[in-house]
Amino acid sequence: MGKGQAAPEGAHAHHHHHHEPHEAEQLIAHAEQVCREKGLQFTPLRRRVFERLAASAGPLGAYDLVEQLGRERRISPISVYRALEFLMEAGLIHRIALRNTYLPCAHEHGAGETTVFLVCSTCGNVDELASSEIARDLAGTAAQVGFRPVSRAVELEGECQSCRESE
Amino acid sequence: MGKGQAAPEGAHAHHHHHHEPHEAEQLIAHAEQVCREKGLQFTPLRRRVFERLAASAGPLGAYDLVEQLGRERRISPISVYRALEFLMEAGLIHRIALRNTYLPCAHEHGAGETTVFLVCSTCGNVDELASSEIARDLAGTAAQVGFRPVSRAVELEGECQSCRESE
DNA sequence: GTCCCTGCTGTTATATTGTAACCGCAACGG
DNA sequence: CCGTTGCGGTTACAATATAACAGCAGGGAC
Repeated sequence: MGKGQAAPEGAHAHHHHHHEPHEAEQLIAHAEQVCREKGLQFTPLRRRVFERLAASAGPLGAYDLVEQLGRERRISPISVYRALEFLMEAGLIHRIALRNTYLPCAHEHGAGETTVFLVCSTCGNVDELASSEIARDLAGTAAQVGFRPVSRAVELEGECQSCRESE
Repeated sequence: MGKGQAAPEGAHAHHHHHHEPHEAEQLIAHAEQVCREKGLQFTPLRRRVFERLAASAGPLGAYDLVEQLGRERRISPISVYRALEFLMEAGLIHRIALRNTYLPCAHEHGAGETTVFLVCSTCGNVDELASSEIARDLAGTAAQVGFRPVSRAVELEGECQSCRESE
């Protein structure tokens, strides 16, 4: 199918387009460091998956990665999914549940913050913001009924500013 | 696969288990009324899909519905998906993005409220709460970057009270 | 060294979830 | 009668995700 950015290059105003080579390198360096610190193995496969995500202008589906990595040598879906699972557990990438896509994590995630994803229906870009108010309110909401949250998916679908401006 | 409630019957404490016949009837009556008011067609197929969701103790996957409705006469997935789409647009059911499942809407949805879904990893039940604080915070978060939200998915995964109490 | 265990990845096959395209039919208004 | 519209049936298929098993490299116990 190809979910990788239908977005036209050119009209970018935001910090969260991880496609310039420099940003990608930073992300990768950061991932390396995180793995070193946590004693996790940033293997070649995992690195290649992460690199592709870091280099992409937007979130990618698992099969986008299968295709992109398969240019050189065939890689099976399951391998990609295993790498994605590892990267998610390491806190290096996120999954967008609304789209079944993945993207590199753009923030350090403070304990008291909830990440909010803004998914543009037009250009496909995803913006990632952190909010402690929402974290607090969600915790309160869960507490009302004795629910103990383990993970969160807070995703808004709509139209981003640049798409709105160019109607 | 069968996502319909692995939960043991018996240990229920909450208002959001739509399985007692009475609650199911209420939901259906409400759905009928909504459709009448909005001039939408609550056809037999749509009704049967909705009835199954209303009668279920927890959210159901599309193929659960295919199977359940197919007992009498074979129904194709696409038909079920069409009915689900209709019901979602009518605001009668919700989709849980984390699980690819569907459940009847348990609230009237005020304009200034965001619905929060609490998905129990253990029993599979989903609790649905509304929060105006979260609605406000999400609107503020989106406004920060000029994003215009159209739809929202706010889902917490974790352990519900009754599962936690029975470890 | 040899043995075993663990973690990572490959291979094959399959399950699960979701759509496309096309058709017939009933209802409704002209 | 006739066209249009909305609904749902049928067939086929696309897209997403996982199961089960095998090999292999590295490290520690002995």
